[in-house]
Amino acid sequence: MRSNNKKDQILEAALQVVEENGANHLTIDAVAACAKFSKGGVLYHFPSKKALLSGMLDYLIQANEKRMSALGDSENLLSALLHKENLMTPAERRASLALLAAAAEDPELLTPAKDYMKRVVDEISQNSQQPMEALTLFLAHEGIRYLDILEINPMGTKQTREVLEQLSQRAKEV
Amino acid sequence: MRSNNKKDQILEAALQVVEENGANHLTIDAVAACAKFSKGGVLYHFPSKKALLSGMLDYLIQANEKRMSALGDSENLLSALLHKENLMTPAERRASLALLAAAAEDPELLTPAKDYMKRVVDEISQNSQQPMEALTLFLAHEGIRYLDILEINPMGTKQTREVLEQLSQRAKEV
DNA sequence: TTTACTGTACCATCCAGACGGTGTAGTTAT
DNA sequence: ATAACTACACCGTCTGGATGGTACAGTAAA
Repeated sequence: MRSNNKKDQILEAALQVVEENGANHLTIDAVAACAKFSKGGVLYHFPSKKALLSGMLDYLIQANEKRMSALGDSENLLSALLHKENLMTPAERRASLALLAAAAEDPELLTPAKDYMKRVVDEISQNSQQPMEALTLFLAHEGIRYLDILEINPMGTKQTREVLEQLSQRAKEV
Repeated sequence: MRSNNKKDQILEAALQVVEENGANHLTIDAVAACAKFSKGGVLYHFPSKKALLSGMLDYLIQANEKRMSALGDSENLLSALLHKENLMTPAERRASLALLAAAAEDPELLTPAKDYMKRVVDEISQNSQQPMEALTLFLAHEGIRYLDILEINPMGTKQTREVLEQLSQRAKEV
């Protein structure tokens, strides 16, 4: 799994580029420079820009699934998502930028993300006595996530934490 | 305000381009072709691409404010935002794409959007007896909005409507 | 006359992807 | 043992096309 390491290096670099320069300044050259690869080296691992974006999205989805399974499955999915230990780390916030980058390049790339969202929403709906309430909590969490990704979250860190904490509490009762 | 009409024509074309091709295929040439202007004509109204993106964001913010003030101010802001007559039309969904386009090009362009969000959140918090609940409802609405923008909303139209309706009902009691 | 464009031509830069080459570890043939 | 060969991982350059922006001459309406 050495190759995974190298690939991850490149993906991390790509996310950094997006974070620093915006999604449509994500170029293979910039990624190569940031990952200290040559352009050819990046293209060796990801044979096209779309493959790179695709890889970034997979990275995001896998990171999310890892987070959730790490929390143990005694609780339901919603609780896992909203668990306070489960707050989006800076690294994971950055990973979410893959969504932006993919949407900017070609909306079709988001298909895997859509499938993933569907699985999550279905599971949340089915594992709850109050599906509406559960969905609302999930959606509120998504709202915060996107505001953070776009860096237009007007709530300070403290207020954001309070809201997340409250969502988490309520998630235990649905 | 003829010029406004023409400008709006260009902005609508820009949004259409983003919708159809993704945010980083938003080019001045593409906008001109779509709006049936010459490239020079587009650059006459918006002297640079950043100016165009800036204009798109203003357009989005103004559209939002127009929607809300049109609902009368007897109700509070949150109710106005979630009012069922106030569901995001396709046009307004498209307008929200300005956010994506601006984020893709240069995150700094989002500053006005951030300010706007701050005004909205402050007003919602202050005009409610249950600020937390009000915020949650607002955030859930934002969650749906972003899922729709990215076209990864896994809920069907019907389910989405049900959720929005429920948010709207609850908004009346906070 | 000014405003609001059109149309053409042009330039400098950026960028994806192709391509040929390099080093190196391992494998096979002799 | 060693020469020949192969596969992998990667480098660095090149090219053709896209793109943002400029310049300018002309047109049509108010």
